[in-house]
Amino acid sequence: MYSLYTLMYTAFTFNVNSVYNEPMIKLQSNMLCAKKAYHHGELRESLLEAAEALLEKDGPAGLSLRKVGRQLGVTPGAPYRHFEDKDALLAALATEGFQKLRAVMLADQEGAPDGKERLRRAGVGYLQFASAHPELFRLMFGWMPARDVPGLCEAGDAAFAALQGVLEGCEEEGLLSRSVSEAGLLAWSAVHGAAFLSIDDRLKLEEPAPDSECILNMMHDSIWSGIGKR
Amino acid sequence: MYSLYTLMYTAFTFNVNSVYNEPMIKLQSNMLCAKKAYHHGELRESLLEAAEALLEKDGPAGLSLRKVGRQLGVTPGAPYRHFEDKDALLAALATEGFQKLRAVMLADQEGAPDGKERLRRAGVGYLQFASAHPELFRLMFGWMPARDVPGLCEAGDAAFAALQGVLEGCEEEGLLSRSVSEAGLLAWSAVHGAAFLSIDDRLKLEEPAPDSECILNMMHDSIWSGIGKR
DNA sequence: TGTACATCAGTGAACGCGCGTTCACTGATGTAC
DNA sequence: TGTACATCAGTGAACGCGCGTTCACTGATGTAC
Repeated sequence: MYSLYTLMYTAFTFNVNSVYNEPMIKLQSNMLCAKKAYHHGELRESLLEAAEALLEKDGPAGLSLRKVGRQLGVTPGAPYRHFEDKDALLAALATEGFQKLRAVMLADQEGAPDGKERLRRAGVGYLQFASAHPELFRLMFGWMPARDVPGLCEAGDAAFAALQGVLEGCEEEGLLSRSVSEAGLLAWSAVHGAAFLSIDDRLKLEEPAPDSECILNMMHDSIWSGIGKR
Repeated sequence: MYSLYTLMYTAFTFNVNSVYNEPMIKLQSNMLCAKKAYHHGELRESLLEAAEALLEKDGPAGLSLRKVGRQLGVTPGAPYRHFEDKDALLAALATEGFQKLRAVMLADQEGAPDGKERLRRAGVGYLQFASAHPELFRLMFGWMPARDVPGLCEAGDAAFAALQGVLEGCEEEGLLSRSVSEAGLLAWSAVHGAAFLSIDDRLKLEEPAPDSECILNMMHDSIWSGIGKR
């Protein structure tokens, strides 16, 4: 005869292998008030998620491996099964951040009528990302890991390359009045600066504070006058 | 008869009151190998200086009141005579930073032929400040004190007001194609963004990396095409 | 000019805290037979 | 299908550390007389 415990585990295993790959373990333990599962199942992902949440809530000074573990109901040693040390977690966070930033810049490119509009959309994505994850954004751009981490730099470069790609498109359409690199310097600086000023709440524009798209729109024509043909 | 000790103190007092207000105490103790002075004399200023140096060397995570005290040869309690707590020191650092930033933007305005050139010079100052004090610059813009600190916000606003003033000058000269606030949004964002990207070393422009003035010059025409009349 | 004394700046020892990290361990998993 | 066993993920206790902050103290300063 199977013990209750074994049955639970069977159920759990079935669930994670099923089409819904949400971990059902919390539900199970709520339902049965049973002993908590020994294996978490998706600890690495959960650590990253919880770490980002904590980072956004308490800032970089308030983020500790122990707190993250505590939040997931896991002992202080557990994260070390998945990350060499704290820096490795932070680096993974930043790397994922750059990937998301790139994705969000490129998310809405389809169906834009021309390069100018594609540039605008990429900029809106950039600003939206920053205001959705302000502390992560600061980590990505401010923090330097002690040893270097494979993939981090590449992810950062890839995010910039997305912008670069949009501008190259503009150039091919004959829209630019300057070189791609000059245009990139202005466009990236302007959007990056606006992102920082906006998350620092230093842009005293209107009341209530305009959203990311609004802010970008306010700059877009000026940027375009700076780099596009008239 | 005076003791050697009293004589030293007399000498010291004389020196700090003289036209050179460099503290001579280190010199004195070197010369005589005498007992170290009990009163530091300028501890508040020294704490701020040492804190900034430490901040630039080790980043915000490496800055502790104890370290700063240690560096000045002073016990861990001493800083509390001058700052309520660590946050108060950081706030003072940031406030001074904003004052310096404002000063450096306005330092070179005399003798500029027109508004466009004044704007360029203010921008160069901004970038130079950021690259001379990258960690302080990050602190000024990224860090938020727990309780609010009189003077900090004002200092930040005053720095922005300096830029605003330059742009108002441009408008009076009839040089702007946009409102002062739109022009300010673009100009400040662009310069602020370039400052951050440059201290993060994300601007892969040339080898060796161009200096602040160079970077700003590369952007200035684009910015001006964006906000100035042609 | 010299003396007494209130004020103030720094001492030094102590506090409790949360942190990152290590390590011998144990419970669960999944594979070979 | 059932069993033995190697692998692996998490446990829990412990470590040493540096930190921010407090406090009773003392040495130096500068002022009133």
